[in-house]
Amino acid sequence: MRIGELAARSGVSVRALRYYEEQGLLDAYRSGSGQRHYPESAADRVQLIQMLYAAGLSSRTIAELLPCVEAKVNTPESRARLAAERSRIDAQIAALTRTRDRLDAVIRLSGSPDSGCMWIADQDVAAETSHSATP
Amino acid sequence: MRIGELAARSGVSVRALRYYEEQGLLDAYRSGSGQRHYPESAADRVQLIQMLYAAGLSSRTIAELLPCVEAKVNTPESRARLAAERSRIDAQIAALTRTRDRLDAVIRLSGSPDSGCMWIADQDVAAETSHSATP
DNA sequence: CTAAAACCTGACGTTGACGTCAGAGGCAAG
DNA sequence: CTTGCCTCTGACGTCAACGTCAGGTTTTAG
Repeated sequence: MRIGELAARSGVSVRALRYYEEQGLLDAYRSGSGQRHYPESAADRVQLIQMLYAAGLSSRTIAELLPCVEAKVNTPESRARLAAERSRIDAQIAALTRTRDRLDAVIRLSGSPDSGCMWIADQDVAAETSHSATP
Repeated sequence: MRIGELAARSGVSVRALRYYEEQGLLDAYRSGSGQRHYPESAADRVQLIQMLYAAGLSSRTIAELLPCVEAKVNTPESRARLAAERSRIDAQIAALTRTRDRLDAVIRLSGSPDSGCMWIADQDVAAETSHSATP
């Protein structure tokens, strides 16, 4: 398929796809006239790239992790890299969970009569939140 | 306390604090000579701002939520706003959890003998991940 | 009192992931 | 063949959250 269709299928812009190629995240076969052609699998690849972007990884980091797909690089370094990014994401989830719980506490007090919507200290959050999990 | 000490305590730069003030996120008493002075509570405030930044909120959004602190704005709009951001964060946590699980699957296969480190399809991830929670 | 350290405003620089525009070429339909 | 849409490269624009520098005032240590 050509770039427009891939863009439509994967929900990203044509410009973004060219940018991904420029960053070494996505390669395309070129027809004689220079037009890009992608296999079906490219859509999945783009989804994965989007996931990693959404997880806060830079294109450089993604480029360092993705070779794991094409080549059979399974070195100690690549595994360490994967583990490092995994734990980064884990920490990010934990931080987001704390933030969400804090917002929850505010929302709960916002519903109560006179509170006037005050921000809550951490111990209050801990006391009020026994339902959503922070492992 | 003055801006340098607040920066040291809260772990952000002096420039960032001035930027927060510029964005209406943080106010300071000015001494006659124009220097900023902050109460102790400012450190907590800065921590909160950092939390919300880390959760992907823009300074404009934070500025719209923070008045909830000072004034007693507890309108339906403010509560809707809080709820909206809360669910945004929730969705973000869910997406990050999926990404983490996918990385986990890759890491697990990366440890097995010949696999050559392949990326995994979603059903494989679902099949392999019965331990980490995705509520 | 003086020098160093901290603070002020104002303004320009940086970075990443694209958006957008210009100008030129390619491709299927009528 | 030509019309209309798609694609190409190349280059400049954008936006947010600061970094950094300049040039001047204030506070503090000795």
